[in-house]
Amino acid sequence: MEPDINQRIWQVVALIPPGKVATYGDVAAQAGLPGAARRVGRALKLLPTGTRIPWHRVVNAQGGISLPPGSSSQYTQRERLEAEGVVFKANGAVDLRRFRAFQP
DNA sequence: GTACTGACCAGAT
DNA sequence: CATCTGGCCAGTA
Repeated sequence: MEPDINQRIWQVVALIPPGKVATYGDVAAQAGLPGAARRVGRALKLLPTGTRIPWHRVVNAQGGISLPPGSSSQYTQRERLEAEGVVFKANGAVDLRRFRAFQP
């Protein structure tokens, strides 16, 4: 595995402004790796607890959180986003049309 | 070496 | 709306 790739991914994630989100696919594309959404997921999984990278601003293509429901990290992600003003709809997903950082 | 899995996704059916 | 299909690619068994 190439560590440079993870660096690029993390750097892109760091660019997402507060109150906005980006999808895994968006982050991959911004990092110059179109179609490598899965790598983004892996890269985020490697982040140490307590990192300053705003990993919570990355959601899946449906605007939902791709972490096991009930896990502490899932709870943390939702809490942090709501604290930044991101609104979750009844189905547990955010409105990407309003909160997406890298609009097409 | 194959087979399955996963913080995924777009397009077709 | 729900499912399926094929693409992606590193880790694990």
